[in-house]
Amino acid sequence: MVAKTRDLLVTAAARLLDQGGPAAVTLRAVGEAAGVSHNASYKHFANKEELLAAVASRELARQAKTVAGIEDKHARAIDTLKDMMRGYVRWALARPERFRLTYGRWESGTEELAESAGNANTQMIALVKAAQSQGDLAGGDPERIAALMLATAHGAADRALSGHLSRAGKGHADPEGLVDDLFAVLRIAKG
Amino acid sequence: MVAKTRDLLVTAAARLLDQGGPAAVTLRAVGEAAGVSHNASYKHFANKEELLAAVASRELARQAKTVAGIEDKHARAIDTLKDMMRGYVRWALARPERFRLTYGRWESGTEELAESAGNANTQMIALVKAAQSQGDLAGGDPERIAALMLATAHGAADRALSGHLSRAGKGHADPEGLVDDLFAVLRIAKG
DNA sequence: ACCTGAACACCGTTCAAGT
DNA sequence: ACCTGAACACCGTTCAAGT
Repeated sequence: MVAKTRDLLVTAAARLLDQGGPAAVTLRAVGEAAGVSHNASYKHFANKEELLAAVASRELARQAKTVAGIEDKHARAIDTLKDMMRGYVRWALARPERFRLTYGRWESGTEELAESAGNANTQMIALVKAAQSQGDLAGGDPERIAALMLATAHGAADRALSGHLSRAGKGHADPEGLVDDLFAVLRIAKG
Repeated sequence: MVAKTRDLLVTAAARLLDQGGPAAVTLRAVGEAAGVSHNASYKHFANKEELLAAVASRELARQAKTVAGIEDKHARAIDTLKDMMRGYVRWALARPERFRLTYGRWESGTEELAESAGNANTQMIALVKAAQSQGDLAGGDPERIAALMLATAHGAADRALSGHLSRAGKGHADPEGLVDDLFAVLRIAKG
């Protein structure tokens, strides 16, 4: 009896989201997929948005766990950073609906999301500082450099997902390649 | 009698979107705001999404007109590019709902959007080439450099709009500043 | 060619009731 | 404490009918 109803609801919502986009995530469909009635969600969440916030929170928690494994793989902080940003892009392209949900519109239930995002940001800044002291990155405000990396990775992924933008050459400006380009420039810029 | 029903509907939809987000844009509300019945939209658009596509198309057309004015202001292409990217960010922050609509989910009615985006992309690439030949930008695939600029501007704006990301220092990593940072690095990287 | 009122199936949410 | 069936207001879409 490990799977409680609350978890079943979150899992069902995530699955429906992946398969059919936000339009497919109705409380009735979620209830049916979880084997409960169409309004059982209200015993666990204040409303639909809070159920979706739980889906996003779980996703960010998994992301954090994945990232934790990356840090041990590399000797130099710059390589960890690059790997993290590539992972960010790969995640967005592999799970577009969860990516868009996570960074979408939130009216409430955001505390947990904000905390996860804050932790990730703190970690990024520490890595930038380390890369700077290891001589792989130019000086300058570590928070701004971290934000620049995240902005590029996020924007590259989001623009790639908006198919109507990049009809041109495909492999020509793929999102992971753009992350590589940014890092190449940042390395050169160090001296 | 210049204002036809079709234009009234698009205008009403844009206004409702700005004021109350996507949830406020119901065909009934649009009809009422335009002074027609709740289903008059179906005489001008196949469905709700095509009405929204018309809103997005109009927005991109206005963007293109704004950009056209920028090009004459600067002697050097690099300054035009920077101004364009700053304008992109400012537009996203000033009209977040239209920005998110434009780069959101589209199932159909995308041809016009794709064309506008394609034109903008072509123009960007030409400017990158010009900046390179003027000695303000390093060599390398102009399409990739243009895509890097757009990705950074887009990501900086989108992450700023997701309020739950940047609880930390505010002016510390503002989106326009990140665009400046990218251009600073790209200038340095040329040598 | 453009518009309307009525109707349909569907959705989020509430509520009284059950265990 | 958790769940259900019925009901409410609302939504996108369709349709027959009007000019």
